Amino acid sequence: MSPQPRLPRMFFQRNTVTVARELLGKRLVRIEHGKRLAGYIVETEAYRGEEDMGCHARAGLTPRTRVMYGPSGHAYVYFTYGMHWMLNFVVEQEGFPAAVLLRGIQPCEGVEIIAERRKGQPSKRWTDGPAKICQAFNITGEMNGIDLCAEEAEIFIENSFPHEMIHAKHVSVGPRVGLFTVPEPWKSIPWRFMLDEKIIESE
DNA sequence: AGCACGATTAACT
DNA sequence: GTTAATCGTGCTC
Repeated sequence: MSPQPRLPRMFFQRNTVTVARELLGKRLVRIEHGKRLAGYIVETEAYRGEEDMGCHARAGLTPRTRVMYGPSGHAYVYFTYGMHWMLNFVVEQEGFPAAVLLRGIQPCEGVEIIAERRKGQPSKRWTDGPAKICQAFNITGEMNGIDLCAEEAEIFIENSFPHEMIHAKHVSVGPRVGLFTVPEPWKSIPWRFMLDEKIIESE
C-alpha cells in the first residue's frame, strides 16, 4: 500500500487505552537516510498516570519521565535491562503522564534492512518484542522526545486501513507483560492489545 | 555512595 | 523451563 496520511496530534491526545487499541493495524514508519522502513502495529500496551503502579510515572516527574508529562504525539524512548531500548508514544493531555508501549509489528517495507539487523533469527521473531523493534528500526535514546507529528519527523504513524476499522473479533486483550513486582489491580489490568495478524494485508 | 531491580532477549538444558 | 547479559534509574542510608 502506498504512503497514507500521518496520524495527527489529536489522535494521541486521548485516553491511553483507547489510543493503544486504535493503534493496532496502523503503520509505524521510520525514515533513515531518506529510505522508508515500516511495519503494521500488531501489539501495544497502555501505561497511564502516576496512579498506575506499572507505569514509570509512578515515580512522579523525574528526568526519565519528563517526556511523558509533555505534549502528546512525541516519542518516549527508554533504556532497560542494561541493553535494550523501548519505543513508546506519549498520549493524553499535556501534564498528565501516559504512554503507549509498542510491543509488536509486522514488517512491510525495508524488510531486507530489518532482516540484516535481526540476522540469525527467523522472520517471525524479527519484530515480535519491544526491544527487537528498536533494534530492527535503529531507534535509540537519541530519539527520546522527538515529535512524531512534525513535518520532518523520522518516526511517525500512518493510517493504513482508511476505510475500515479493526473489528473487535480480530483483537485480543490481556494483562501487560513483565510487571512481576507490580501490585494489583495494575498487574492484571487488561491493557495489552494484540491484533490477529492474519487480517494484515500483504503488499 | 551503595543497592536492588527492571514495560527484555537469546541461548541454553 | 532456566539463566546470563549489563547499566540507568530511583530509593535508602
